Amino acid sequence: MPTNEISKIFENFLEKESLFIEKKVLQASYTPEELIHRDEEIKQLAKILAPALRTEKPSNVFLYGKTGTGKTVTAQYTAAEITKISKEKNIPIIVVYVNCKLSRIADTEYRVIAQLAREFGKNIPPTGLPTDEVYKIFFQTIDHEKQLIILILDEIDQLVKKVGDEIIYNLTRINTSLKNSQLSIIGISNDLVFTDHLDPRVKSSLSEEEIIFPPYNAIQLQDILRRRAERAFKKGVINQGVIEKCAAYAAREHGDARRALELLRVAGEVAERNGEQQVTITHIDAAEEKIERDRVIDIVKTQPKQQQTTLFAIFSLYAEKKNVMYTGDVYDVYKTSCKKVGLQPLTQRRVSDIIGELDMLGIINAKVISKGRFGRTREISVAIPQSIKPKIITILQQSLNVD
DNA sequence: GTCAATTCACATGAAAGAGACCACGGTCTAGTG
DNA sequence: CTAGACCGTGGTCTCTTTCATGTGAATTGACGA
Repeated sequence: MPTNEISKIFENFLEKESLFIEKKVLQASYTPEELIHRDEEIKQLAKILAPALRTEKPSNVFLYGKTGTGKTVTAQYTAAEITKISKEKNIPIIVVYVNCKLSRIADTEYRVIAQLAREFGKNIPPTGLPTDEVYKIFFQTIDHEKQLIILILDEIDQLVKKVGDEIIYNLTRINTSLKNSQLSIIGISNDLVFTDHLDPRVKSSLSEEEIIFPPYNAIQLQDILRRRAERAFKKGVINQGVIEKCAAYAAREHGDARRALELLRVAGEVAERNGEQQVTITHIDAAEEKIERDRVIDIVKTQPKQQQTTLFAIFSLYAEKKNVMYTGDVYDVYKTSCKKVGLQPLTQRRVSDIIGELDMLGIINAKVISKGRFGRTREISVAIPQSIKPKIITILQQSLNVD
């Protein structure tokens, strides 16, 4: 591409007026200074945490609710308020927030504890130390002076699913061995039945109090979107009905506010890229498709070779007009694909797990069914929209070097 | 026709191994005064 | 004499294999009406 053409693109971009004032308001990481439609939950949580201000240990709390129902924001918001007051009154309260899922920072017992210790300024190597050594360091650090620690464990269900409930058990029991400080836990989970799999002892000590976050309804979502859109977009950019449609889309998916905001942001970006002055309803449809496409492509690209090969096998079978297939079929094709790719085939046991993982990622649907006399297996079908399939297949072929 | 036993084709669990990474402490080596 | 290179040990982490056990309903076959 000639240079002047590129510079033309940039120039054009600069000439076009941005539709946004402050795009970050719509981003997932943004914490608004004022929360709406979560008053009740904030009040509850505040009541539970209030004893901390008298340096009494607050109960451990458990926050439940589906994704995008404001659990994290509520916890962070309330925690911020309490630290503000504690600072004013000089009460030693420390709030630590750990997300157990985000980018593998803290998804093992060792890493969580190490992460916690790091929050208190200790330098813990990423590996190499025995786990109990890290525990010890953490213990000593927090017990160093008299203080009250509120530990927010976000996506705690992910953590427990991966490494078991031992950490939680250890953390809830930590108070008995601490002399100076005390530790309270706020657990956040979007899995509603998560505690059922928990050790009863852990369960009772962790969820001394529970707050359930109901999904937002369409009206509430509209309020939230409007509030944010006012700050994010320039005046008059948002067309009539756009907010409503965004809210309706998200409400359909269990009232996920995060998704609603993302939809609105991407719709804005799409409009901007097309050089249009207004965000209209059609942009939302485009945004929805783009989000889905980006998500799937990103997942497929970042999968390891084995997973990709498995996926490739599934798509190959699908191309043979088999809309549903079973684990055995996939494994057979997978083995021949491995030969083509030059990969050591894994055992069926492992491939079975991989199929389960791909199902979790939402690329395929895999349902365990029993075919009676003919055994039990997974019924597998492809779960991505027709429009992206060719693209995915090319990505797989490129990545695996086959045709 | 009814009902329990059988049977299939995997699912699901648990344990353990391989190989990568890392910290720590001890030993060796080369450079310095 | 000392800083840095180099080892061995012991630890974690991820991915995988091996072995074992579980499972839901179509099928089978005995049984009785």
